[in-house]
Amino acid sequence: MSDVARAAGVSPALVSLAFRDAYGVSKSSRDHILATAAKMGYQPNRVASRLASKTDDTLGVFLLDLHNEVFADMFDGMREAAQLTGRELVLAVGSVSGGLDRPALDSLVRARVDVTIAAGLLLSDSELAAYSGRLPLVSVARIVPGFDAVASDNVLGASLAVEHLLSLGHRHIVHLASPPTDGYLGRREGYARAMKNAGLTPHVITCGYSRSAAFELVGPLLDSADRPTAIFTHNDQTALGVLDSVHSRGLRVPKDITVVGYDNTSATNLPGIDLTTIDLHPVDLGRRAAEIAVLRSKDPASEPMVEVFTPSLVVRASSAPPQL
Amino acid sequence: MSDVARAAGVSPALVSLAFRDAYGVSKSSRDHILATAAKMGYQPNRVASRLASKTDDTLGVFLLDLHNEVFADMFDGMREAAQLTGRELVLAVGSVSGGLDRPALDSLVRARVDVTIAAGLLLSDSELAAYSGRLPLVSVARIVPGFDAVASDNVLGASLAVEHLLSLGHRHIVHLASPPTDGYLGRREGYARAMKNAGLTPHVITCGYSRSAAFELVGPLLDSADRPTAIFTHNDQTALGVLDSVHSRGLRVPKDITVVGYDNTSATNLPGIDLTTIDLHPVDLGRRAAEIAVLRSKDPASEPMVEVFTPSLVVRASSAPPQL
DNA sequence: ATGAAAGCGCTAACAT
DNA sequence: ATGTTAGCGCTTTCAT
Repeated sequence: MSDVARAAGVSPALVSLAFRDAYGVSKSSRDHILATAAKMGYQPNRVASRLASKTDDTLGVFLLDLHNEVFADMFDGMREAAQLTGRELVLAVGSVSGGLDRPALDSLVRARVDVTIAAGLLLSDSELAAYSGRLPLVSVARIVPGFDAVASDNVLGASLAVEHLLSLGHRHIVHLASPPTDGYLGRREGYARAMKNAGLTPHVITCGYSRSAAFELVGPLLDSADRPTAIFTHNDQTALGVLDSVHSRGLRVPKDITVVGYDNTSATNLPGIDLTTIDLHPVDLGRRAAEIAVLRSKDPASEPMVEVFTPSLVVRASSAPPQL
Repeated sequence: MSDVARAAGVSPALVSLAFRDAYGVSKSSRDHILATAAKMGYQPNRVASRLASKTDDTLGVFLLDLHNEVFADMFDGMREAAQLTGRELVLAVGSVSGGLDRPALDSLVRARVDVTIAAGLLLSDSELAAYSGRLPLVSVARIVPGFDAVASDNVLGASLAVEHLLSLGHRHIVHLASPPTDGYLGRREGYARAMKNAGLTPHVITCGYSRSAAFELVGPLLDSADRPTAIFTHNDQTALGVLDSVHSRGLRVPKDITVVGYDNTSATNLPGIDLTTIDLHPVDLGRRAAEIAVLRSKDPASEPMVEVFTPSLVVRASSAPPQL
């Protein structure tokens, strides 16, 4: 920066001001400074600038899993909103196998982002509480006590799915639920509630997040004497794993069994897949989370904001009345 | 840090040394320092540490597109290698619509990463040359003159695909090629070469990177009188778009037309999709790129290293002999 | 509108 | 093995 200042014949401080087009720099000198800087190929050192300035324009982002497109959708929304307010995004990536939340979050703490938007946190509420104060969090698609959140009504989403199946005439509906992590119990609960309302007994099987986990887990269920007529899974990945398992047995969807997923990722509308699923509007969630993150960075002390979005049912060919 | 030093009754410098477990800190005092730091919930400020230290342990990563799983695979490899050497990764994400390469790369320059691993760069060779000196680059899946690269033999990969189709008896094979960007001409060339070797006339159509782009573009081709018997696309996304288009016309794969993709992303082995494709071993590419990035950071001046991996053909049900 | 000087929280010699 | 002292490249009062 001082090189630029020297070349432009001004003080370093003025170069700094010019680059942030702060109030109080004459247009002529600003143009001159920017021109010489461009000529020299100068890019300001963000590391130094972030150290020197109290106010920080960097938002942290945690994404659980790059292999699940729903996180890419959320990221698109975050980026859109961040761009509008000129914020930079610093990314940290976790893993569905777990164990990476803490390292990822810690790396964001060390990077001194002033607030981070987290999608797909796997830590428990109490483990997360330890970050309170040190790392303002805006949780996406999960409510975490004490933090901001932009969530989706999972109880409703699951009810939508189950009611769709009931209306089709299904009675024996199994739910492949996510691991019972804090904040991810809504789909499980919505399923159970809708089943009970219909006078049916819930049948929940806990399953990991990956396609392969569902593939293996669901095999015995498909081979059993009283195979369910429908399976409702906690995400699309596991629904695809169910499809794998169904087809590997020579069975067909929806003729032999109905499958319903959750997330409306792009693989669900592939020809021949046509998976009925729930759309939680991930781009909107991400966008709103970034907006809230910006508000939070300006006002660290106010009460946590929690917004809940309404998911929608997307009916496709993978769901049909049970064969009698 | 000085708070921790005071609490532990030592100097700030010793705390610094303890945290980097540098040579020359007694075990007892290091344990004591780490313990008090943990008690206080202290995380070192990476921003300050990176400013103060000349040597940098941060690697930049550019990924073109979070919606294409091949980049997630590459990232897995990078992370694995980075972890082994204790490097932190700073991510910047581009977009298949283009125009985001430069902002993303510039953000990495401002973040002062000492070398960045870039997968899916869309800028031209000459535009990239402008970063020479300012941003050491390790290009993944593309060779960029003057920079390190871990590439895949695209000419071979495309030849593999075409020869597979020829051996099946196809003569009328259309190639949906990527935009003719520097560094991404290999698949196009491998296709053309294999066709000419077989005495056939290449038929190349340039197509964007997305599924929807292929869906729209390929419609007229499918409706035309001399519909090809096989379509070979430059990536899986566009192959899926072709499937969309084929099915929307009531045609079937491979009965009415054979489709072959490129990348072996996970959607290709979905039941009913079963796309024949080329695997470029993205995890290995990413891992090796990160290893080279580490070498480069230790030795900025040596000649660029270029390594080329060999792709493999994955045959599935989407390719079959043409119906006569 | 512009410049001078102090300092952000660390690391890196150099002492001891 | 541990402490002292300068910076790293910016931003930010405070002057002018």
